[in-house]
Amino acid sequence: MATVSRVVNGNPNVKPITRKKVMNAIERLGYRPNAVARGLASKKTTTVGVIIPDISSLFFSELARGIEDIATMYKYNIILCNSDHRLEKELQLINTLLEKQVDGLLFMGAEVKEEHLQALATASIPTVLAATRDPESKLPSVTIDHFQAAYDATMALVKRGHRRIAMITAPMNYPLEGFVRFEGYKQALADSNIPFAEELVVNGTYRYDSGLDGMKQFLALENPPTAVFAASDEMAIGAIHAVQDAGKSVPGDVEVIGHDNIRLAEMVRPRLTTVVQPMYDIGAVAMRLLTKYMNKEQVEDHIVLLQHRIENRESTSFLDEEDE
Amino acid sequence: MATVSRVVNGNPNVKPITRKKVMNAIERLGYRPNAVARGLASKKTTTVGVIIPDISSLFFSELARGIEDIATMYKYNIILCNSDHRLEKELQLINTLLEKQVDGLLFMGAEVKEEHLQALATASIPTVLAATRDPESKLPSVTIDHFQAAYDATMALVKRGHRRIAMITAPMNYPLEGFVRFEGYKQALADSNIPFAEELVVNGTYRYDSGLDGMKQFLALENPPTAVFAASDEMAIGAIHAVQDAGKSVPGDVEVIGHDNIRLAEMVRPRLTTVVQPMYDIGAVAMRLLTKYMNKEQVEDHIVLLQHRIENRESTSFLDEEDE
DNA sequence: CCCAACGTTGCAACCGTTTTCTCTAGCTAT
DNA sequence: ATAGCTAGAGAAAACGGTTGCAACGTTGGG
Repeated sequence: MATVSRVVNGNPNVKPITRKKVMNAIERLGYRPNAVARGLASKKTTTVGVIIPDISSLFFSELARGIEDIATMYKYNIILCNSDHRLEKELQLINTLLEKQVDGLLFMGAEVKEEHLQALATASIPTVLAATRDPESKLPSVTIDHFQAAYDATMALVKRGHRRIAMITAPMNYPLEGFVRFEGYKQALADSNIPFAEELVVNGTYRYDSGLDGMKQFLALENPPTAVFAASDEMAIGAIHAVQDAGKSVPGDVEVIGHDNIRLAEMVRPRLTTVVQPMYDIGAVAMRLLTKYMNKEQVEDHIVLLQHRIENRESTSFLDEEDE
Repeated sequence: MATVSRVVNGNPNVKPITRKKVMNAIERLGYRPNAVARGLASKKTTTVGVIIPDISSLFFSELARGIEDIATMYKYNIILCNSDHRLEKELQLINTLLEKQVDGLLFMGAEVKEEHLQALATASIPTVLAATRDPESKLPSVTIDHFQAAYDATMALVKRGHRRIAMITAPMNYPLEGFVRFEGYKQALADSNIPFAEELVVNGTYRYDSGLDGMKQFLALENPPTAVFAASDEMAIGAIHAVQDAGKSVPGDVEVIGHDNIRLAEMVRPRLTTVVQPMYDIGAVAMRLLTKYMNKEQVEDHIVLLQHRIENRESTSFLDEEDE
């Protein structure tokens, strides 16, 4: 048994001849090692827990794919759990995953609270945040610079000469995606000497409908915006349709810029100009980072910021490179 | 220890007083049961393996959500693996999941071959196919009637008076989604005395681009189709855009019907008429079925066919109810 | 030629539960 | 009062591996 274990695990202290004999026996008997027993004995399960708000969302499923690809590369499996952004479910999932002795944890969710940190502290397994951060940056995380991204998006509209720039925000109780992006928007306005106008902001839910409704609300204004920055692509597309439904054109009458660059952005007309957030890469890098922690490798940067950029498509007007 | 086990598992052979004492101790010591050890001893892991072609696809991520919701409901966790439709990877994943001692397996993939059945036979754990079937229907499965769905979609176009009806198929090496749907299309033509025309069929890849390209090809015909049935919504949307890019209108010049009803179908203009395949339900029902097998409950129907229907939106012309 | 060192193998303890079986104490029935 | 039960709790044997350590046979150097 011990020798079989060594063979299976590639331990070098086995004579090649013995190794071959064992291999043959394994083949002949159809022996399949029991990962659970192995996990108990070795205290390693080669499994990581992934807590994700909603796998059916275009954003998170892309992220999950990045996670899974890298996990596979490093021979880990993934236990995937949907949290629906509900705190209580998140905490319960952390607990369940710890019970299952996962080697590491990947957490996605809008907000990381003290409760999360406490729950995680009850076991000392490596945890990485993907597409989110905790307030005090205690946990390693992989994100983009949301403030800068929103700032850049707004600025892109300013550069096109707009003064009436609206924003459809993400839910404002999401610190990073809601609040910080909104701050970026405001800062860009301030830096451009454009007065902030309350009526040019609506709070969205991330969903298509809220973009549609938000834009309708803007269009009903006596002095409607000429450009809109939406905090998600779905909302941006909703906004475009609201404009079109009103008999106006994008980008002719209103220019629209979205956020994330989900695949959808290329599959609508006009195609959507958007802030590209590298979802796949965030997942992949987060998982890679996690493997380092699980291997107890030294890590230089706990907080990694990935690059964002603006992909110009037809929902905004053409702008000469030099103007940017 | 034995008593603790009984308390944790809700075994009734424990005096209430003892139970309370144990509970207190658990609380006080922050004891967390080790699911791996439990799995070894009980031979149950409360984990099921899910093999899915690509979680980042709109179709499968919706399905996965259905699976996960029901799994959670029955206290199972999910190990999720992407196969990319690659046979070798599928087989390897089956093996890995069996090593991990999953209690059941949920398989998605275009084709189920003899190799799959053999790999599964090496361990006798319940397996359910979701959105696919094996040729001899040996394994339990949850799908819709693909032949009928394609037939209905084509007929819907026939009823609108079309005689030049094109089809953009799914990959033809996918038996169910490719071949069977194509058969449904042909049968509908035959039943309507419409001659089958080779040039009105292109093989798609499921992707947006292949719909776009396929439609371009049709439009270049000297006698182009007046209606198109695409085997996926993405391709249908691609087709619509090809029509629009050619300066024609949908549904004015060409009517388009898609397949699946992914969320995207409602987020384009014109909104897409499509065959709704209840992805979430397929996942949910498949998982529910699997729980029955895992509990060794008696199951009446191994093969379950879910209902499909056609959702009429603006990519097809209005048709009086009575005509249908 | 002998002994030390090394490479290889097997033994046995251990991982943290579940589960069966045994044992004890307290009851009931006679 | 005593035999017979029963409920509850503990002891111990799995579960199927990993791993430290002892034992063993070789080999090479002195």
